[in-house]
Amino acid sequence: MDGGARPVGARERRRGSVRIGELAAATGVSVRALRYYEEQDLLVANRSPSGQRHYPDTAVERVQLIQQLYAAGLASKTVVKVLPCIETEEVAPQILELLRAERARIDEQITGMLETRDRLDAAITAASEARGDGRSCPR
Amino acid sequence: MDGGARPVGARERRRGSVRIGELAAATGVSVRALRYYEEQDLLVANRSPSGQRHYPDTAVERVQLIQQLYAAGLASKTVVKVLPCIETEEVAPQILELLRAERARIDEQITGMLETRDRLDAAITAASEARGDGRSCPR
DNA sequence: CTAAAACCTGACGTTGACGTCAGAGGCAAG
DNA sequence: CTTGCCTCTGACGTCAACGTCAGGTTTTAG
Repeated sequence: MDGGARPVGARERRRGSVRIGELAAATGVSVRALRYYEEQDLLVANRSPSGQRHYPDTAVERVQLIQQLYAAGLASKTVVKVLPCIETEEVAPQILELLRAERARIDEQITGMLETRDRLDAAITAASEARGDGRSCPR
Repeated sequence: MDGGARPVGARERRRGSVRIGELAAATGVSVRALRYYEEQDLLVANRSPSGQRHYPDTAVERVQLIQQLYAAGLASKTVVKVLPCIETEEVAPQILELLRAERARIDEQITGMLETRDRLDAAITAASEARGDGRSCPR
């Protein structure tokens, strides 16, 4: 891991001066991941004269959005394209098609996962009943 | 690719004698994937004296189930454990916990994807309206 | 019988999203 | 000024689920 407790000093947080470690702690993603996002042009940082990254406060939301899109199965190349659209709500026409395609893909995936969940439920229920293991009174 | 058209001859299919190429064609997965499943102990095959794999007809369903579980984000090590339970509906107690854990994970993932879908919808709707591009009359 | 198609076993290559390590600065506290 | 944590840039490692290629055997169509 990279961040545990954060003895950040006292009167930090000058608005727009979040360093990479703090951002990592705030979002729950690793420092490495944040640098990776920058490589992928998903996240930009202001650089101090010495080269250190400083993020605006909005970066927290942005990182969380990136995670959400990743979790939905979008590739980083896709995320790069759709990110600005989602944040600004201004969508270029070519991107619109991409959005629709991804939406459709997500929808299919949800459908599949609902089916899978039901199959797992069936097995779980069968097992519970076979064991007289009613799930509402485990005690 | 491995299978395109399948000039399989005429009086094949002696019940329980499906070869790997046919199974691939029937399930839509690649021959390589089927061999991989065997490596992972997800799929067993009878071997002819010369070493060729012959699958029972039930293999089709099994492969589809494997795919479904993969699509839901289960790892192959997990699939190995839960597969027999789902097929036979007989669940060992340790596996039961695993099933519940995976079910919960899937549930969370579905929730997340629903949120993501809504965000995409918002962007899509905003874009469509901005362009006067009602989705019901594209012409 | 012969040629084509399908199958076999290794074994190395691929892709994405990071993990991890090395070596070299930077920055607030005592 | 020194100590100790944080940060920097490479750059190689990882893991899963296959893809792909090589070299050889088997089955099938004609």
